Amino acid sequence: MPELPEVEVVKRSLKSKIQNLLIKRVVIKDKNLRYKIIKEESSKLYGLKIIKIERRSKYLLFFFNKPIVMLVHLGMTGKFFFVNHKNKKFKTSFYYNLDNTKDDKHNHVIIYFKNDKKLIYNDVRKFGFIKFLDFKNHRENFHLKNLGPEPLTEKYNFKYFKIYIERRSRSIKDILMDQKFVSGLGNIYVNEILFFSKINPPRKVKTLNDNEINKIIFYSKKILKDAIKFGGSSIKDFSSIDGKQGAFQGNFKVYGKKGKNCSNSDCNSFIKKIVLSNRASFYCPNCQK
DNA sequence: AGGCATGTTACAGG
DNA sequence: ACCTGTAACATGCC
Repeated sequence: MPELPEVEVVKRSLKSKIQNLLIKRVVIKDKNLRYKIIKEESSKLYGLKIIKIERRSKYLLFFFNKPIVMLVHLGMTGKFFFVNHKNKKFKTSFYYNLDNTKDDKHNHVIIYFKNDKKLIYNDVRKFGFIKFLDFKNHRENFHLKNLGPEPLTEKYNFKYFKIYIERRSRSIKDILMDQKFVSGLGNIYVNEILFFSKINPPRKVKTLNDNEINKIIFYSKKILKDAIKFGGSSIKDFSSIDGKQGAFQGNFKVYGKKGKNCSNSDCNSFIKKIVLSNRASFYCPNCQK
């Protein structure tokens, strides 16, 4: 589920629910996520208050009233559920139907708060992780250290782009997916960005002209901002009647649209699917050159 | 049964 | 030391 817009929506939702709550205890039901969760480290959170939550790329950082940082990555299927004292479940991300109880077996970590509310980390495929870092040098952690600029900041601009691709031989799709170049984009949004920019995904970056570079930057920012506005994308749970899940998947032009008509009104082509660097790539052979 | 899935990274080779 | 491509991780769905 989670690329930058989804993680941003999760962050905002978490903020409104758990900021300033006091932690009573942490229960680890399955420590075998992508990295083993160390129980002694998680128990350092007892009695602490969550004072701030940040997003960097697709990572979430939780800060406390002690110099500890909880670093979370949702992987492919990680999500948070918030449960209040009346045992009512609330989604902190809007991506999955919580009434599906078979999901409960993938609840891996539960944070209990003083007022009997709790936060559940659930992850079907367990590609996500939770780590505890020292505040002092948490920015130097290898997950965070080599991340490229945030796409929604001024640092992701024409000059940066141009210099970075100078000596590279890779495809534009590959480069946009590379978190060292720009951090937070994933397969879905890169496909969409290249459609709007009218660029064929396997195009080598060296062949891009200035106008095309500017279009890619512009649409990167536009699509991410729009997706955040729509509450992110939910591609797994189309049938849910809950109106609160992310809605941006309704705006997809190419992702998952193999064989469908190109959405440009003056085009009669069909969307194609190819595999690039082990990932599905969707594009219109007529519009994307 | 086999292929595919929103992500990251260890590794091998240039 | 840097750049690039491939495979692997765990689980469920079509």
